[in-house]
Amino acid sequence: MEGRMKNLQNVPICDECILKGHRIFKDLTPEQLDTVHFGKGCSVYKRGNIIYHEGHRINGFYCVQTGIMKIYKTGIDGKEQIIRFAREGDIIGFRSVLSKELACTTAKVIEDAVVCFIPSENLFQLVRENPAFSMQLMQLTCRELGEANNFITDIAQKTVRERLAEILLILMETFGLDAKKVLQVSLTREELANMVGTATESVIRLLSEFKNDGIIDLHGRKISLLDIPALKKVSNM
Amino acid sequence: MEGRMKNLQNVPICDECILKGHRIFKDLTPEQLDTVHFGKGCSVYKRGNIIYHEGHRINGFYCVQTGIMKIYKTGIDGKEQIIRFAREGDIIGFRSVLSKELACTTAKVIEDAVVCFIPSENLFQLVRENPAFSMQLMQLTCRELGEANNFITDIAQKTVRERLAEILLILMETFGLDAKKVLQVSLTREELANMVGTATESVIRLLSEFKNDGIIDLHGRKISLLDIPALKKVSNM
DNA sequence: CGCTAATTTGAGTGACTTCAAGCACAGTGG
DNA sequence: CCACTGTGCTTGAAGTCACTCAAATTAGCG
Repeated sequence: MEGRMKNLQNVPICDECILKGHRIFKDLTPEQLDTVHFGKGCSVYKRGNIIYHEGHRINGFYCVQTGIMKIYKTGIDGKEQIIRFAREGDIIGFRSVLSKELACTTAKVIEDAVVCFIPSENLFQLVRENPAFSMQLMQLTCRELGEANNFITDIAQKTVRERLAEILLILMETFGLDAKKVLQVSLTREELANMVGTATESVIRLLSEFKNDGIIDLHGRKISLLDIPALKKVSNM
Repeated sequence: MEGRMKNLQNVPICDECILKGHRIFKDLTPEQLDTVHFGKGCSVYKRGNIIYHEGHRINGFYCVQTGIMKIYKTGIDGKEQIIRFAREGDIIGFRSVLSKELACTTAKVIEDAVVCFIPSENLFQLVRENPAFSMQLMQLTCRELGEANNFITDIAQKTVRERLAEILLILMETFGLDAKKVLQVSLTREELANMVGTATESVIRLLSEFKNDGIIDLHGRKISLLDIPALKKVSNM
């Protein structure tokens, strides 16, 4: 009863979510949308909260309403490797659900978030009933796979300097800049390092260099991308 | 007419392929199997031949009957980054078909191969008609995505030495050993380097070291994995 | 044809350089 | 005050370059 109340209360927000959500849900019939609505549950997560844990079974996937989270794997000595970020409209955790494996990544909140949970059973039902939806989902995973392949090539062949420049550009793509060209996401130097696949100190030094070269500007965690063509050049794209 | 003859002629072989092929086709109805049979075309490729080319549009996917090919991306200065290998029973090229993007990798034959081509239209039709098939396909891509994530973490965090040891173990998983513990795939040092993401010379030096340590044995391109537990230890798994 | 000669390709070594990791420590600011 | 940022210094891993050697291909040519 309590649960139902909660769901009802959240429907208006999630309505938006489902409509925007990666256009993944755009091919659902009204009835199918209702099923998703009825089955889901929304939760609020604070910075630092973990949505799902590497190595655990997850029995559904998540649709991000608001907030930002990092999706990472834990490698040697517990060092995080950030695979990607998720933000408004992204869906996370579906890889493990579909492949019926344990979660191979952890999702941790970086900026306070509202996230919907949709049980596996509903996902499987949609796949069974709606080929257009399956197609959307496949396209999503295939695009992610393509990006993963790019990332592998970059990390294997580029220098740390090139990769850092590239990551800054990717973050720009994902989170955008404000009027003052400030990246609209706040990451620690360590988190940047865990994306680039390098040491925190290296990130700090290279960011300083970029700043000295007038390519970026730094104010704490606020990074302004002043000269994007120069960044592209450094990133060797 | 010529085409039909060719297909008929190849049906017996492909029958096998479709039955074995990653169990991807296991949920097809007899009629659907027939459609695939009728639409496909088989070709023989020699070592060095390219099956599809990075950046090109491909209008179908491939099912490997026999032979081995490397799937790679071209990075800085034309340096190859091998993403994975494909062998008997694997399907390749479907990522680009499903995501409707250009091919992001190249597939080049390492050992003479027989490969079937199945047009996109047939693939899309199967996705439309057969949810169980869609599910299989999704599971395949999701598993690949999981592996890609692992690879990213390894390449970002492990040393070249650790990665080389790991790659040898992965090659063992994929291609097996013979009675004399010889890896059943023949790669140049450069190809090994392009998997590990390092310089050819580094691979040569490290292989010598492994040999001196009694972990492996070398006879040209034949690599014997003498001490697998030791390899696992070096690979830091 | 058949049999060298010439060229290419891959494996391997050594010397040198450089990038980036690691450590220690000093600010700094929420 | 503790996590985060920043700096200097050192060391080591791995990349680069230059070269040799062996095997495999291809060309040349009587």
